[in-house]
Amino acid sequence: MTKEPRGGKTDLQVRRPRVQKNVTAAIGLDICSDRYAVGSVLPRESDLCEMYGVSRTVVRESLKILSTKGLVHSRPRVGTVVCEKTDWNLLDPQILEWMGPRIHDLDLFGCILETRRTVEPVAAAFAAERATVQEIADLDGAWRRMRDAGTDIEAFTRADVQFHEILLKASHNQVFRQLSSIIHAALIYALYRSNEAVEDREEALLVHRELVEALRLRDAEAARAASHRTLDLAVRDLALNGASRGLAASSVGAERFSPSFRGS
Amino acid sequence: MTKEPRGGKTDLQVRRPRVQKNVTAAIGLDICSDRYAVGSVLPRESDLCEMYGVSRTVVRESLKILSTKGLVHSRPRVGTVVCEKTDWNLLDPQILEWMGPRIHDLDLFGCILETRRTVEPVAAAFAAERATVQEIADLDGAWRRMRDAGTDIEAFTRADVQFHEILLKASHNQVFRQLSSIIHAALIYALYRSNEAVEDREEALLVHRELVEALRLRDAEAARAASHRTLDLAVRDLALNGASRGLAASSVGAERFSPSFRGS
DNA sequence: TTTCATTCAAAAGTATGACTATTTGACCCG
DNA sequence: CGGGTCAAATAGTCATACTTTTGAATGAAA
Repeated sequence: MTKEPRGGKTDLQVRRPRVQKNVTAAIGLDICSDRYAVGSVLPRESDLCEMYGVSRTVVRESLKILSTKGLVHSRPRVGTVVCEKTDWNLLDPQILEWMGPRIHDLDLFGCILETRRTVEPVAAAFAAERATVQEIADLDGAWRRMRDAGTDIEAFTRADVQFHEILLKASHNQVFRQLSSIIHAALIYALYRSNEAVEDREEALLVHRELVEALRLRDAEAARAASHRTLDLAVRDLALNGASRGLAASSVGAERFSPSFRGS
Repeated sequence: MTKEPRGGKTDLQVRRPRVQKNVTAAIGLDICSDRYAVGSVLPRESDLCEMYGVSRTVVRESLKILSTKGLVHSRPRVGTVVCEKTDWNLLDPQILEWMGPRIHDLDLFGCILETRRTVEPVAAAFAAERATVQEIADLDGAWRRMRDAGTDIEAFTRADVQFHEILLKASHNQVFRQLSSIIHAALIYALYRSNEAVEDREEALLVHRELVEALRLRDAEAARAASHRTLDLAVRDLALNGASRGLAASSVGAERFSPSFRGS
């Protein structure tokens, strides 16, 4: 009832770093990992405050973010409940990150691949007609980075992601561009299942090159075809060695932000 | 500067209704209407509190929501700035609502149409293979509601929106399903530009019927073709009478939530 | 026993004030 | 004139108190 601003530990360590992102990610991760089941109600705000050692302000704003992403829904007297997965905003990059290898559940990975096969060839055709010279140059730059990645498979994937993001951007369709997030997620997690053989990357380089050239020649049909071949390659890779492998990507989701991390 | 919890009007009307949604919508609308320009910094939190007559808690949580939607970005000392339009989450239903007739700016309407023409025929083909009998029945129900709408063009549009949402759902591709929001927005705003002639609706009814029948026969190719015809019709309508007409949808965005609405 | 209205309590929603951390820009020193 | 330091401005965090909403328990009436 008096003041006592920091509850006894005023002596040392009175720092309050920015913890919002951590709390949000922790709760979001718990939801996307099914640690909080769909339909269940998660601890009340005051309990979450204790669990993570933060104020109610932070907890509430975190829940607000998750609510905006469609993960939870709050109501007085009842609490904050986890929404149906059909309400989740699956195009949200953070949700995809929190789901980690679990994007294979619910056939999400397959859905993403279908979407890519539907959209990317069309985007390539549009890009052939609309891309600026700068965008084509950027695309070429991404291709060079893929070529020069050598044995660094992670750098190769990073450049690959950029390649496809630039392509979507070059389609000059703002809705297509919003799909970058799922392509990003798909490629990142495909990385762990893809064939690391050099000859496969050589083939990928080849079709990507054809795509760039088609854009340069403003040949929409060639671009569409090249994009199709790109995706066929990805599908083949996945079909070849994906099914047998286990999920080796458990380390991707970043370390968990355990409750009471600010213990001392 | 003393206590005075409710600024003098403590006597009566000390109610604090749920006002967060209103504040969020007000600021969001101001941003989407370019009243706050891209790159500009909006009033600081304490000023927004005064403007809307709410506490900082509400303002902060509202800004948090807008931040999650990619509309703004907050940084200490600098304030809350409006993000580039390329960062906006254009698939967010609320943003589309706040943009209102302004979806015609930035060619967004055209982008949406392109996306529909790319995705919907594929979704229809998938639906022909995967839809449950219940989903086909629902689709048929939506079609009946279109048929029975009579002269009520709004009811017709509402049923039309439902039709296409059910179709996307029936494709059993979760990513496609996320695109419902843009179709919703497109149809709602196309409503105000579309031809109200009866014969046009008759034709629309016909092709929608063909689509339902194709699904019933599990004929993917026929479904794809019918979906294409549906969209061709929409495009033709828009091209015929859309261009000449002005934007008659100014009343759609709902009334503005003006600052200090809680004046008394 | 069933059904309806009343009351109660639990949870989120709002308000307020104080303090902290971060960052920018200006000022000062070399 | 350049670079480093300091101070002010603003979002971020904390703590507490209060209000509104709403489900459930309670009790009365049919």
